[in-house]
Amino acid sequence: MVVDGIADETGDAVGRLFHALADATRRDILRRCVRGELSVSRLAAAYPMSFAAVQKHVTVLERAGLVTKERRGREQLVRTDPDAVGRARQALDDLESAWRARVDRMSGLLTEDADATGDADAPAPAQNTTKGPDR
Amino acid sequence: MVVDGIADETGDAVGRLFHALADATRRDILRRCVRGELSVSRLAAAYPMSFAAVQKHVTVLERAGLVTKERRGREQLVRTDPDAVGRARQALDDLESAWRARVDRMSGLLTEDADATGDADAPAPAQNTTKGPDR
DNA sequence: CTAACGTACAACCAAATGGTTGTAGATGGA
DNA sequence: TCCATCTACAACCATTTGGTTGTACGTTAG
Repeated sequence: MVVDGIADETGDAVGRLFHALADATRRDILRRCVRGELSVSRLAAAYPMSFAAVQKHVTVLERAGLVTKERRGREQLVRTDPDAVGRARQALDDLESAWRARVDRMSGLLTEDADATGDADAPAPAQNTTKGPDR
Repeated sequence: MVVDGIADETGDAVGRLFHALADATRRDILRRCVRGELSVSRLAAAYPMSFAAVQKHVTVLERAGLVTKERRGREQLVRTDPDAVGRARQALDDLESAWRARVDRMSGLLTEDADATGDADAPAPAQNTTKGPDR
């Protein structure tokens, strides 16, 4: 088993990424910090919740690799990591490319191996060729 | 416009989307279904958990708009909605474009006022309305 | 008709989340 | 120096989440 991601949640970076993005407050923090680095207390002042709560949100974002913290004096500046967005997009690309591969098989009129019974299949989705029916 | 989720607080489609994608089992279900529609019981047989648990995962995916269910006899076929991946990508694009906008401002040497009422899905904009970062 | 299958849903439980308060350690300014 | 600020973290609480079992209902095969 252990198809691809399942099983080990400890190292599930993709899971942490999407989990962090699933909260509206955290997405807003990202947008604020993308406009310029802000201290945690500065951020906290912008939300109707305690400093500690915002601090936890920042920690979640940090563990997901979406932001980095940098000390400046007694403040801690938070700033988003632009590459992180790219990492999230990559995870989506994996899903989409799988879909595209299926469409290719269909349009190619190839045999449709709809096994999918047990796990352990994953016949190496060979490079999808051409034809990006990209919505 | 329609920067992000805005409007429906409870609805928060983007939140549901990312939340659904944050679970490894659900991402795996997506990958399986993207290769061809499967009945729920067929899916359930592939995971070391109960049928009901898988059924719940499918419900989460469905409410996030990532899959659709279609009846065929006594079975319920699950199939991924390719457009959903595009919707998730769009949400990421919003974040990235914000970052890009900032870079543009920097390179353009424009004044850096953090007005931008485009706060979108922030939860109850506290008291801090508009600029004037008091305190 | 009857039995087996596939689904739906309710009730329940343990663990994780999102929030609170409180306490304590550094740092900078008067 | 003393004090205000900013941060970190622990303890606690309410709600959600992910999982279980059990029951009920429609559909198809014998």
